Amino acid sequence: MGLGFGIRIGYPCINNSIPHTSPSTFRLASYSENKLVQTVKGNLYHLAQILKYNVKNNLLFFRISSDLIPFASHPICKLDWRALFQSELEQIGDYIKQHDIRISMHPDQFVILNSPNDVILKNSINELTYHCKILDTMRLDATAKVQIHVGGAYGNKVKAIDRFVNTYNNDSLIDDVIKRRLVIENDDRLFNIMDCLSINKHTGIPIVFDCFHHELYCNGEPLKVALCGALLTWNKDIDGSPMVDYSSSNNKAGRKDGKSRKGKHAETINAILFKKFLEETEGLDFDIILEIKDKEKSALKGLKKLKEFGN
DNA sequence: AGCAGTCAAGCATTA
DNA sequence: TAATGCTTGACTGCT
Repeated sequence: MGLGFGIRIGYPCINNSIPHTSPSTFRLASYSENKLVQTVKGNLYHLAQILKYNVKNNLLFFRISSDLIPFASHPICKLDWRALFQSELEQIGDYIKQHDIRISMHPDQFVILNSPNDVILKNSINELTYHCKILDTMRLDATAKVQIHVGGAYGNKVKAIDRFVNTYNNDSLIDDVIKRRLVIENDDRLFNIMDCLSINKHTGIPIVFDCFHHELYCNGEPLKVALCGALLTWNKDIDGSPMVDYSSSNNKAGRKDGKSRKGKHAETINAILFKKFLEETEGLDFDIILEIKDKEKSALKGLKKLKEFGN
């Protein structure tokens, strides 16, 4: 149970070391089925390339971009992409399983399960269904997660939390396809780790602990206390090892506007802070996504630190 | 080729 | 009232 054995390190969505592998998309105005098919083909090919790079470099956690299939949940998309790309998705899934790669996806800010607006809720559920179907078609087990934030506060956090819980617990709204993968993450200004834990109590939903958000917004709980709270919400046999997002602040000095860039992610990993984080959390098991702008470069540095620390 | 405006979607904050 | 930031980047049309 020494540190460094269980921990997998990864990064989100983009690899800048391999040319042209950013997931590509296009404008709704220029939508055509042919364009979609060509784009998805390219995206799947590049995803496979990135995963190979990751395995070669021992980066065994990856967040797959929501742009893998552009407009998949938009009404304009009539393409049966599951059928069309089943074999490519299965092959990628096989590779993921073969190398024990941890996978997550992170739909963007438009997915809001506690919205009082039925249309927004419906669109959100469609978007979640799309994400889960990708992972299902890859035949990944329930350790592949789809992570979202709690949503909006709408001026009343207690009611907003209640609405999340009620929606989540309503089986006619959220089915098991989504439930087996959905996890929530503490955000940087509305719903902190205590709020997430309270939602967990009423839903059982696992919590991704975001260290950086916790630093920006919490009730003063020490890092380790908050982190342990989140870790306990994961059922290891089903959900796998808990997921943690790590970043630090972008404190580039001497910006013209003189503003603090507090909410921004760092350009590159601060090795000293990351080492401190590893020291503080020694003995705990989880997988880490490094949400840092230079992506795989920082992930490699982080991995190096982790290995030094384990020795 | 390079530039600037713009991009499906929501919410909260700031100017 | 409008712009900005969020995982922010990259598509697009214009020069």
